[in-house]
Amino acid sequence: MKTDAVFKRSFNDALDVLSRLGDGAPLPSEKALSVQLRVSRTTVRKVISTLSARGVVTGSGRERIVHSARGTMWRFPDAETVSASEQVEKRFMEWILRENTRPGAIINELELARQFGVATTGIREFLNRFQRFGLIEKRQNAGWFFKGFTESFALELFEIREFFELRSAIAFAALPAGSPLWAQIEALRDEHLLLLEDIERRYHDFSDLDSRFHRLVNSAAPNRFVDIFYDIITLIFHYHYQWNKRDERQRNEAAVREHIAYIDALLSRNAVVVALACRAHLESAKTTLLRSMSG
Amino acid sequence: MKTDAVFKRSFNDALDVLSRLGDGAPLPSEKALSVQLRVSRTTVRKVISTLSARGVVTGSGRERIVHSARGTMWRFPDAETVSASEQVEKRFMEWILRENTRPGAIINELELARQFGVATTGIREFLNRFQRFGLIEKRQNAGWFFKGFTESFALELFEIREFFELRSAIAFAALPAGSPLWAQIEALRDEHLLLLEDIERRYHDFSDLDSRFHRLVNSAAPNRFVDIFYDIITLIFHYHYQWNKRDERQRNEAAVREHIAYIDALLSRNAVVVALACRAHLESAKTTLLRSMSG
DNA sequence: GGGCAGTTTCTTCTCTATAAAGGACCGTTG
DNA sequence: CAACGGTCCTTTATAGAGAAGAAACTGCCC
Repeated sequence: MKTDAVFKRSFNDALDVLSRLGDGAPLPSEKALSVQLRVSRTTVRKVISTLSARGVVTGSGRERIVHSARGTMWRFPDAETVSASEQVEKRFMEWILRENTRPGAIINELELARQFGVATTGIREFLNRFQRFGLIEKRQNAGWFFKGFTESFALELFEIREFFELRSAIAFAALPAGSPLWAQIEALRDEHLLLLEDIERRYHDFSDLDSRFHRLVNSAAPNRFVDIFYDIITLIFHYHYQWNKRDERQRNEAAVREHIAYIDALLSRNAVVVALACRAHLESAKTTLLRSMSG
Repeated sequence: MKTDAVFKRSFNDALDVLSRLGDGAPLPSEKALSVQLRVSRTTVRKVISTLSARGVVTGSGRERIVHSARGTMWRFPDAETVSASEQVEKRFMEWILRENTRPGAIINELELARQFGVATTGIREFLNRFQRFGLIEKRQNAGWFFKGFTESFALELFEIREFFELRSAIAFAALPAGSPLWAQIEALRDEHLLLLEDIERRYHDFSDLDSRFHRLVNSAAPNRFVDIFYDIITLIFHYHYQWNKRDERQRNEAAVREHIAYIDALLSRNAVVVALACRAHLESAKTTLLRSMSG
C-alpha cells in the first residue's frame, strides 16, 4: 500500500501556515492551500478534515476559522513524512558510504528489503535508478554487484567533471554582455561574500550554495547529459559529506574562497584565467574528497 | 509470474548444440552444458528433461545419448525467448522512435502496461532504468514526461560524444608500444577491410563492428562514466537505425572508410592527425543522424 | 460568471504472492 | 578424488491488488 507521507508532510506544513495566519483568521480556500503546499486539492481536503477533527479549524464549507492556539503543537514525526523511495535512498547510501561495504560485494534484494523494512519492489526500483551512478552493476537473474566507492571511482568522476566544468565555464565567459546570467553570477558572488563573513556559524550553508553555483555555470550551455552527470556529483557529495564532518569548516571556507576567485575569473571573461581558476577549484575538491575517503 | 524465456531460449540453443554433436553422441555433462549455454544447471536440467520427453535425448543419469535426427525441427517461437523486460524495451523504443510520439507527451504507466501486455511493475522498472538516457523525466506522483527525440537531443548527445571520443582517442595514440590494444586495433582494421570488400552483402554487419571499435578506443583510458554514456549511444543507434534503413548501404560504407582513416590516424600516434580523423568521423555521424531524424 | 467545495474517476506507489532461475550441498561413481 | 547428477533452499522476475494522491467534472453561491 502507498504510504501517506505526502499527506503527513502537508499536514505539518499546514500547521506552519496556520500559525502564521494567527488565531481567528479565515481559512484560505482549498485551491489556495493546494498551490501553497504544492499538493493536490484532494490532499488539502484530507489535511483540512484532520485539522477539523483536532479542532484547529472549525466551521464548514466556505466558513472555516483557524484556531492556531489549540493543539498546533502536535505534528507527525519527520520520519513519516518521507516516502518509501526516499527512505530507501538514504538507507542505501548509508549502507555503502558509512558501513564500509566492500567492493565486490553482492547485493541481495531480499536481504536489503528486510534490513530496510520495505518490500523488495522498492529496493529493485531504487537499484535500477541508482545503476546510472556507476557504483553498482546488474547481473541478469543473479543480483547486483557493488563496484565500490573507491579511489578509482573518485578519479573517474573528477576526470569527467573537469571536462564538463571547463566546457561550461568557457561557454559562460563567452556569454554576451546582455545575458541575464551575469546578474545572477554577481548575486551569487555577493552570497558567497556574505557567507564568508559569517563562516564560523554558517559553514553548513555552503553545500547548497555550491550546488547552485555549479548548476548556474552549466546553464550557460545547457546539456541534459551534463545535468544528469551533476546529479551524481550532488548525490555523492550530499551523502558523503553529511557523514564526514571532519574539517568541515576549513574545507568549506577554502572552497568559498575558491568559488569567489572562480567567479572573478568568469567576470574577467578571459578564457585562460577562467580555466586556471576552474582547474584550481576542482583540483582541491578532488584532493579533499580523496583525503576524506582514505580517512 | 516470471516468464520462462531463459528456459525456452536455452532449449532452442541446446537443439543447435545437439545437432552439431550429431546422432548417437553422448550428451555432455550438465555442468558443461550450463557453461556452454550460459545458464544455471537448474535450467539445463529442465531443458534435458524436456528433450528426453521429446525423445531427442534418451537414457538417464550419466548415460544419455543424443538423437539429433528425431524431432530436432520443433523449436519455441522466437517471441517467447525474450524476457518481459526486453520486450518492454523494444516496444517502448518503437513507441517513441517510430510512432512519432510528441515531445511533451505524458507517459501513462497503466496505459503502456495494457498496450504492451505486461504488468505496471514492468513498465515502471523500465522507465526508471530508461530515465538516465535523458529522453524522459519523472514527475513525482504524476507520471512521466517525454522530452522528445529531437534535434536538440541529438546535438547535446554529440557534443558529449565528441568530448569523450577525442579524450579516448588521444589516450589511445599515447599508449606504449607494448600495449596489447595495438594488436587489437590492427585486427579490427583487417575486419573493416574484409567488410569493405563484401560491403554489398554484409553492410548490416557494420553496426556491431562500430560498437566494438568505439568501445576498444574507450578502453585505452577506462572510465565508467564514459562507458555508461556509450550505452546511450548504442541503444539509440541500435533502435533508430533498425527502423531507418534509408541509404543504409552507402551510409555504412562511408562510415567504414572513416573508421579505417581513423584507425590509421591512431596507428600514426600523432595527436593532431588523430583529432582530425576523429572529428571528421563524428561530424559525419552527426549529420547522418540529423538527416535521418528530419526525414 | 468566476471562484468555490463536493463528487467522481483515474493514476501512481507500494505491498504480497508465486513461478522461474540460480546455486549450495551431498552422496555416488568411474 | 574429481567430476557428476540428485536434492533442496534461496533469490529474482513478474503479476496482481488496493490505498494514496492527482485531476477532472459538477453544481452552487455571492
